[in-house]
Amino acid sequence: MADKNARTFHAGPLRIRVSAPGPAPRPAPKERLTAERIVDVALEVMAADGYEAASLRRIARELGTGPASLYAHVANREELDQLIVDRVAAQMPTPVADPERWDEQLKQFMRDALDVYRAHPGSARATLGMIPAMEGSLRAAETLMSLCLAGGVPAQAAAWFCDLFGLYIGAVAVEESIWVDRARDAGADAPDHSALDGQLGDYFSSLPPDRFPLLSSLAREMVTGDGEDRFEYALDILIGGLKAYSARG
Amino acid sequence: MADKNARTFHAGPLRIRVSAPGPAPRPAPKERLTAERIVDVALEVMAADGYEAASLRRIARELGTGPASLYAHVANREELDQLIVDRVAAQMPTPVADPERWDEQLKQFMRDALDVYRAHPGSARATLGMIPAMEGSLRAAETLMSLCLAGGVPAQAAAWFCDLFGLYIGAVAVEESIWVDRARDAGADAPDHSALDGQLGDYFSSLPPDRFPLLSSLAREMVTGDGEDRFEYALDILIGGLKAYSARG
DNA sequence: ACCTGAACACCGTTCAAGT
DNA sequence: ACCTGAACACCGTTCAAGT
Repeated sequence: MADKNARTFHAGPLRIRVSAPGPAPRPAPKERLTAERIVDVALEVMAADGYEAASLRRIARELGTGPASLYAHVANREELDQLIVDRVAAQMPTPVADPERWDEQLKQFMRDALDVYRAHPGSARATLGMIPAMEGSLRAAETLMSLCLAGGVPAQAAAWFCDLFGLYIGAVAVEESIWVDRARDAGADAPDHSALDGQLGDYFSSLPPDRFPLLSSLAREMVTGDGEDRFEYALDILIGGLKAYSARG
Repeated sequence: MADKNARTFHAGPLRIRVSAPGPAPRPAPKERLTAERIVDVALEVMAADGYEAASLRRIARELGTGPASLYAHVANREELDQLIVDRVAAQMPTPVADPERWDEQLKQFMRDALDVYRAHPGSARATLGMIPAMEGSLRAAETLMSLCLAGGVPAQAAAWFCDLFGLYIGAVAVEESIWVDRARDAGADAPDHSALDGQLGDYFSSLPPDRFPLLSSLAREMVTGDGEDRFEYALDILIGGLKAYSARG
């Protein structure tokens, strides 16, 4: 929608700039300000420089205004966070439930949901403590419910599963985005998991066996597996647990 | 350890203060500064005024110094967060694993872990994105491993369960502390769940049935259950899933 | 109705200077 | 070695004033 602006972010220090020397060489606001444009820019800044960089002041600067101007369209930081999460959640798929393979559909939905967060690094950080009350989050919950019910999961168990799903996916996405931000701060493109796992493995191995008999002897098991392996494991646990719970009433 | 100080926090504006009118009427630092005292005060401020209030500047003020003084004992905000989490994690119990009732022990450990976070509101906020590398967190991981292995859970599944446990408990504790902070900001002692659930139930009921057939018809199921009910449900899902996973190799 | 500059009350971190 | 004041480069939010 306002993606024309995207190219100008992070263009590095401008070499040539024909304008009088003055305090703020920022572009004049061409288009009218809207909540949509504010969310666009928030997502762009988050993707470029991480969650913490996407402050109201920074967003205003990118839009060529002062921070006070945003308050005509967004009540406060919290409301902006809600709009961001809603925009992202709206991109999650809405499969039609098939009772023959609801469990695989449910797993796939969770993979897709995580990938949507990954495509907007940092957005998940606004997720925790938020009531899913806007369009996008409601659609995701409706989808989740339809898949669970297609599998014969009791309504109450399905409803609570939405909660558990949100908490778990949110936590994974938040954690990943913290790692991504840290890597960027360190000048890397992405976190170097294998290097880190090696170090961590050595550390666990070196723990005193009398006080940490299991961690020191099972150091390898503690550190093996990247994000994907651990996520697939968690999916098995969650869906297996859901089936067992449903089966025994 | 430095709990003598606790009483002076939040004592409200002091009525009587015998000192020359000056810029900063703060108490002189009697004791030497240590990392322990800094963590003490951080936990006290978080408990009194919420996570966001526990800034390095605020902690320094409570200790009667300037913010720069803290840097002799704590490298930065991130290291302080690690110390806080470690202090809290160290309070988690260390039951001796009993193969006859490992599953109930595991559940109880998770309940206890959540209660420890609850006793230090806000501390969980520092948990996400943190590698559990200090004493307290390692002890918790060791305990978790011992309970899983006592139940015949394969080592790899047990190791990954530690990860899943940390993510889930952390997310629940973070979410709860956000609600507590919000309630305090609104002047209440604790969040009023029943009032909120009523409103939210009405909201779900009022959703357009053509686009949200399940959420609108199952509004009651969506909102029933307090934190405890939902947590017990999640425990059943996680432990049931772990058993199913272990059983089928 | 929408936008603005300036101000208020905050942050984390650094650094030269003191003891 | 430990502590300090002052400064730097930031925050979110408010408010009177402009159009």
